[in-house]
Amino acid sequence: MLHLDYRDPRPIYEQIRQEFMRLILSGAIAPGEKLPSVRDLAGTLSINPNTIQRAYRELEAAGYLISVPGKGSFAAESSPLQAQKKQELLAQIRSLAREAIVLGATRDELLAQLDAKEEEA
Amino acid sequence: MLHLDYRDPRPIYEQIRQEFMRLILSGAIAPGEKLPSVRDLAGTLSINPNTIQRAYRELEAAGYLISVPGKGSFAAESSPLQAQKKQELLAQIRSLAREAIVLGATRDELLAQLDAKEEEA
Amino acid sequence: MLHLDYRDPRPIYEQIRQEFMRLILSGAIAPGEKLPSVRDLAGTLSINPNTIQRAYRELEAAGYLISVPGKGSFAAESSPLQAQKKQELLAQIRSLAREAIVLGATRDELLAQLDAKEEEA
Amino acid sequence: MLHLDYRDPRPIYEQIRQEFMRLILSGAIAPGEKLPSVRDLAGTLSINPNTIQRAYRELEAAGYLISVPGKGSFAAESSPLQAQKKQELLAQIRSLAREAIVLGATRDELLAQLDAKEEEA
DNA sequence: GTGGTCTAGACCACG
DNA sequence: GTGGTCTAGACCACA
Repeated sequence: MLHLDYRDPRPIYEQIRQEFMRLILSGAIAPGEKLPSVRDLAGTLSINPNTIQRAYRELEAAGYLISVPGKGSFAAESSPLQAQKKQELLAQIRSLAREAIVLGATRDELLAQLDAKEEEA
Repeated sequence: MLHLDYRDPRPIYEQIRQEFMRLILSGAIAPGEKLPSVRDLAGTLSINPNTIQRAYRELEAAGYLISVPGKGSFAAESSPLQAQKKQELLAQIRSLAREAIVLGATRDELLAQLDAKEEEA
Repeated sequence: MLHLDYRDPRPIYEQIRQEFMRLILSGAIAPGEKLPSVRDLAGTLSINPNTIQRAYRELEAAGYLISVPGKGSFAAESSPLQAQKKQELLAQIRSLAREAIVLGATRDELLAQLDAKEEEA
Repeated sequence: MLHLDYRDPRPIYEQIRQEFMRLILSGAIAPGEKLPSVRDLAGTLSINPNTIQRAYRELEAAGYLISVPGKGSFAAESSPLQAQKKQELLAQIRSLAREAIVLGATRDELLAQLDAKEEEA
């Protein structure tokens, strides 16, 4: 179900976090749906429960899921739609880019951030 | 030149550090300008050289000045606050861009944000 | 009563789950009202009882219904969304209150926030 | 310097986080000042470096400090003043309390959150 | 040296 | 069983 890439420069917990964020925002995981337990998912992916825990903790801090001790973790009710969230992110990038330009950032420096995904591994 | 207040709860080295930070950020001390030597300043202020040393050490760690052994200490070339802030902004942009890409944003969409200057709110 | 779409990428159990969630939240299914039995609904919709079972299981985990072995499944007494949301708010208040206390807020200051109703913006 | 209480129901990392937050907001730790390294502090407090790391990570996420790999952790430039931050928190509490009341929370329930500091240990 | 990630495994409180 | 905290210790990249 979840796909991990150990050659990916992103930490494991980050890959998991983004994957779940995508699944929840896209609706593939419905609001209120139970997510795999920390231990189960750790077993399935053959990684340490702490790593799952960290991904879940950050998802909870960001409002994407709710963890209930003793019961499990559930996708949050009414998370923003994927398209909405994407537009939000783009708007924030636009705003930050303007600020950076004021502080002397060049267009090349800005472009470098966009490409800094796989090349700088 | 430097104003110390012994009733101030902040330690002396901290007052010195903040004072120099303020002077450098405001431009009162120009980029590259030589700062008073540790011993000179200690004599002028009638305090222990170690106190000055600590203030200088933290200023260097934070990038406000550069110490050259045998030559002295110099205000950093570009205002570190500005440079630091710019780097922070770039890092945030990088992070947000990655998130947006996970949510399906194209490179073109991202580029559009960088070019959006003043035309649109 | 329930509308299933086999072209929908969401699994059937998920469609059922969301449909019931919607019905319960909207009040179309009243608190305490009996839901169709797993076997009845499976027959009506011509699908596998396990599929219904899973939808009901997740609805119960999320607090939308209560299954009483031998009697059936019933919509939860109070809208779980409302109750859940209220609990979330209380938890946030608790957390913020602790932070405020760390920063020196007095109990009286906190109490003042609770009593501030509509008088002040 | 930092004081830990193992009878305190708050997790260790939380005590550390709040303590540093208080020190930074009060100005006791000045903007830009270097904080003790993860390993040093762990040694001093006789706890695991991971626990310090978590506290620092959350402080960085909240904007109170900046961690620079290879260099150290530094208090953020220009953090909000303690009084400002406290007022912010109080305003948020007021806002959340109103919402909770709309959802049926009683005054007693709200009060319980304020007292839920030491008594429910 | 620094911060950061990850593993392995223990323990707790809650249901 | 669940999530959550903490320890001990390894490894990495960076400077």
